[in-house]
Amino acid sequence: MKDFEILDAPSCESCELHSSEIERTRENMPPEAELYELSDFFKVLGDSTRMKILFAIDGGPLCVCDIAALLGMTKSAVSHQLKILRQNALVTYKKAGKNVFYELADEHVRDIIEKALEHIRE
Amino acid sequence: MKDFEILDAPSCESCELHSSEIERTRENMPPEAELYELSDFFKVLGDSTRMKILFAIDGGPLCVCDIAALLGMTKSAVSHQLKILRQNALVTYKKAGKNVFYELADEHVRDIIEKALEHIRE
DNA sequence: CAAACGGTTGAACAACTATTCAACTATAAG
DNA sequence: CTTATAGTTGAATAGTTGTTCAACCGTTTG
Repeated sequence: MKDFEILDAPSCESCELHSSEIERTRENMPPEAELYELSDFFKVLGDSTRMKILFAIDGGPLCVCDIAALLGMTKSAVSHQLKILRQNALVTYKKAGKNVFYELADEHVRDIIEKALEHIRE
Repeated sequence: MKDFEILDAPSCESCELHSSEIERTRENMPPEAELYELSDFFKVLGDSTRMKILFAIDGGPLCVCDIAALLGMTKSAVSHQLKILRQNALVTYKKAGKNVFYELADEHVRDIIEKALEHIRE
């Protein structure tokens, strides 16, 4: 993806920001790549099925079949979403015979969800 | 939206969860409506344009025109995203003559983004 | 008043995404 | 070995979403 670029009309005349100040403000922002990582991370949390899965396994590891039963969804649908959670390192899994048990990967994620819960409850 | 319902095949036999235990696990989860609020909140943060806007106005209020120039986007595209941020109470705005200045609405949001930044930087 | 500028809005289009379905792998049991 | 169960995967479909474009509103300036 291309970097930010100055438009032909850099800014409105009545506002305080002009080309040089825009440049300065831009430099105070996180690097482009990090902004994408950040929004991608939130995108994973921004789906109700995945959010339900995270809360379901919050009390302890569960196999795919039980998660599916808990959410009232097919194993396939759950497995697809578990894959996304896996790829983004939000869950880990252990195989046990025919079953695969998933659990939360990170205490960090619990914190973020908790803070967001406080926010929407305020 | 319908509540969770038990599937015909409630759970796998080899796993520890059965109908009654699934019920108990479900009761420990936040109410359905709150789960949707939560994922909707993260969905708003899960777009790179909106994330850029939030960081752009993190240093102080900016008008639409300057945000557009800063991000290298049209005013229209920025305005559409600002509307979503407004509707979800992540930004507030003040009119000043021809201009509309947007700023962060909530210290809470800054915290959540900060925590997520720590997470992805780990 | 008329023109210009800042901003918003709705429709249209393209890109993306979640669920379904069917096929498949692997482990366990008869 | 055969069958049944747990889980994964890829393709297809339907729903969602972000940007563009054009038209529009409100304020300011000539």
